[in-house]
Amino acid sequence: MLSTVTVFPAKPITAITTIENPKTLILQQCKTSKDLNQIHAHLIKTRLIHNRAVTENLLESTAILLPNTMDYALSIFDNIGEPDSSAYNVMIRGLTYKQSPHEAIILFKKMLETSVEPDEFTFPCVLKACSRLRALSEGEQVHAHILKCGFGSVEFVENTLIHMYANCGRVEVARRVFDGMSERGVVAWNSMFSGYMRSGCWEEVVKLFHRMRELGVGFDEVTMISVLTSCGRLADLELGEWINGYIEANGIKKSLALMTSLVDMYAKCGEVDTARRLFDQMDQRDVVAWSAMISGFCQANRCREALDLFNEMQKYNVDPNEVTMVSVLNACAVLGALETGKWVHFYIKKRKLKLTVTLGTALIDFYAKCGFVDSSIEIFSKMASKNVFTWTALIQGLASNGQGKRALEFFYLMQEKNFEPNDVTFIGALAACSHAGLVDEGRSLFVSMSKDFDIEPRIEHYGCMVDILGRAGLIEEAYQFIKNMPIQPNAVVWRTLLASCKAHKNVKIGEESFRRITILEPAHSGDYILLSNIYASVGRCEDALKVRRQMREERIKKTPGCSLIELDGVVHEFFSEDDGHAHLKEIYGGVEDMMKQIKSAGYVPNPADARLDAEEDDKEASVSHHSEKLAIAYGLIRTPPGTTIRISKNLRVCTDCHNATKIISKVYNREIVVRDRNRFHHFKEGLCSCKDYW
DNA sequence: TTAGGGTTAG
Repeated sequence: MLSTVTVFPAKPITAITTIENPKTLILQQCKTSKDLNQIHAHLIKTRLIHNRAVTENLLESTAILLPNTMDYALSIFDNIGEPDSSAYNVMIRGLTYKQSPHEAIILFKKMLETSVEPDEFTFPCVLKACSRLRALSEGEQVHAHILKCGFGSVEFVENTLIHMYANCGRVEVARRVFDGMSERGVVAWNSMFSGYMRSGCWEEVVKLFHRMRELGVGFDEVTMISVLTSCGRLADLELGEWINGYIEANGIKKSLALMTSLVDMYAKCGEVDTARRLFDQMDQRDVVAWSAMISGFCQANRCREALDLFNEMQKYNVDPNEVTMVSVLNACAVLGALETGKWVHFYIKKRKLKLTVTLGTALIDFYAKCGFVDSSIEIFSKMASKNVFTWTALIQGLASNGQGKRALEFFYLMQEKNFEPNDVTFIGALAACSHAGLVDEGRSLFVSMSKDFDIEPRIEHYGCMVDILGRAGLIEEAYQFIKNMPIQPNAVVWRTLLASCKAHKNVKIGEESFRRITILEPAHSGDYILLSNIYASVGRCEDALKVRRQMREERIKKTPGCSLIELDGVVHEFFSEDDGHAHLKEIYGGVEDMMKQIKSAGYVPNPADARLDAEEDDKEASVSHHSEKLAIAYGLIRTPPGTTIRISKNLRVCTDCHNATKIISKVYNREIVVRDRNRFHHFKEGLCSCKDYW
C-alpha cells in the first residue's frame, strides 16, 4: 500500500532481507501501477534493482499480479541484462494469460536463441500458450524440446502435454502421452477426461473411468463432474446414479458445480423431474445451474416449463448469458413464441451479449421456425463467425419457408466459402429440392452426397428423396425407389409416399403404402384419414367412409390435437376438447357462435370431412377440433390492427387450414401465419406465400 | 495443469 511505500525509504538497508524473500514481498501488496512506479523508483535509487531476486519479484508483480501492466513488465524485462529461465517463465506466463499467447511463444523462441536453458516450469507455460492458440505444430516443437531437455517424464509437464494435444484436437496423441506415463496422478486422468469431452468422445470418458476403477485409482470431484457430464450425453443413467450413490455414501459435499452436473445428468437421461427436485434443493444457483435446468426442459420437449423457469430466473435476479439464451430461443422456436423470442433478441443487443456461433445459429433457427426467414438472413449476414450448423440452420429455414431455390443458393455458397456440408445439411438441401420441385437437382444431390462427400445416406435422406419424387407426381418412381432401397424402409418413408398419393390421387400405390405402414407399426389416425381422403378425392365416398368406420371400430387413438396461440407474449396451448382457456372464449365469444360465423363466411370443408360432420357420434375423427381452433383464432383476430395471428397445428393436412385461412383472410384481410408441424405458412389475402402446399 | 450449462434434422 502507499503508506507502506512512503515509509519505505526511511527504512534502513536491512529491508533487503525482507525484499529478498519473495513470499513476504511488499511488491505483492501493490494494487495499482502507481504503487509499482514508486517502488520501482525506490529500487533504482537504492540500487536494489541490481539484485536478481528483487528484480524478478518486481517482474512477477508486474506481469502476473497486477492487471494492465504487461507493457511495464516488458520494459523491466528488456532492461535485465541477462534474464534467466525464471525471468522468462514469469514473462511467458504473464503473456499467455494476460496479453497474447502468441507473444509468449515468440518469447520462448527468443529464450532458445539466446541459449537460456528452459526448466521444468517453462514448458507448462509455453504449452498453455500453444493450447490457447490451438497451435499444434508449435506445440509439437515444444514437445520435442521437452524430450531433448529430459523433462519428458515430469508429471507436471506430461499433464500439460495431454491438455495441449487434446485442445488442439489431437486427442489420440494426448492418449499416447497418457499411456506412456509411468505414474499417473488424478490430474492426468482428469486431463484425459477433459480432452475426450472436448472432442465429444463421451464413450471414451466412461470407458476410461471404468479402467480407472479397475486399477483402483482414487478419483475426485473433478472426475465425477466429467463422468456425470458424459453420462448425460450418453443417457447412461445407471452410471450417473452410481456416482450419485457414491457421493451420498461417502458424504461428499456437493459443490455448486457437482450439483449442476447431477441436475444436467438427470435431465439429459430423461429424468427431468428428478433433475428439477435436485435443482430446487440447491442452496445457491448460478447462471450455469439455471441454464442447465432450462436446457433440460427444452431437451425433454417441455418447452413451456423451460420458459416458465426462465421467467423465474429473472425473478431471482440472475442475469442470463449467451448459453441461457440459446436454450430459451430453442424453446421459443418450438412453441412459436415470437414475442418472447424477439424480446430475447432485443435483450442480446441491449446487454451486448456476444453473438457466438451457437447463439447466432439459435436466432437464425428461431426466426426461421416462426416464419420470419428474412430476419434469419439478416442475422446470418451479421455473424462474424459461422460453422456448418449455422449454414444448415439457414438452409433448412429457407427450405421450410418455401424458398427452396434460395436455400440451394446458400448450399452452394457455403461450399464456395469452404464449409463442408454434413448429413443434416443434405437433409436441408434435399428438402429445398422437394419444396421447389427440383427433381433432377435432388437426384444429383443424392448421388453426390455419398460420391463426393462420403456421407452414407440415412433413412431420412431416402425419405427426402421419396418426398421429392412423390410431390412432383412421380409416384411410380418413388414406389420403385423405396423398393430398391438398400436399407429397410420405415413407416415414415411409406407415410411420405401415402401423402403424395393423396395429393396426386393415386389409389393403387396409396393402398399399398397404407398396407406397408400397418405392417411396420400400428397406423396412426392420420394414415387412415389420408387413405380415406384418397378415396374421397376420386369420388369413392363409400370406401372413404369405410376407412373412417374401420378406424373407429379399431379404436384408433388420435393424438390430442394441440394449437398454440401467442397473445401478448404468452403462449396459450389449446387441446382438443380442453376447456382450460374458457376465459379466452368468454372474451372472444362462444365457440359455437364462431363456428356459425365461420360457416356463414363461406367455409366449405372438403368432401370427406363434410360427410364426417354428418356423423355426429364420431367425435374422434370429426373436424370439430380444427374448427374450434379456427374459432379461437377467429376471436383473437379482433386484436388491434397489425397483430399477427399465429396458429400452430400438428395434426391436419394443410388443405384444411388452407380453406380455413382463406375464410379468415377474406373476412378480415389480414396476414395470418399458420404453422404446420415445423413449417410456417404466411397467408395474405387468402394466399400462402409458400408455394409448397398440398 | 484438470471440472458444471448451448446450435442444424428426425
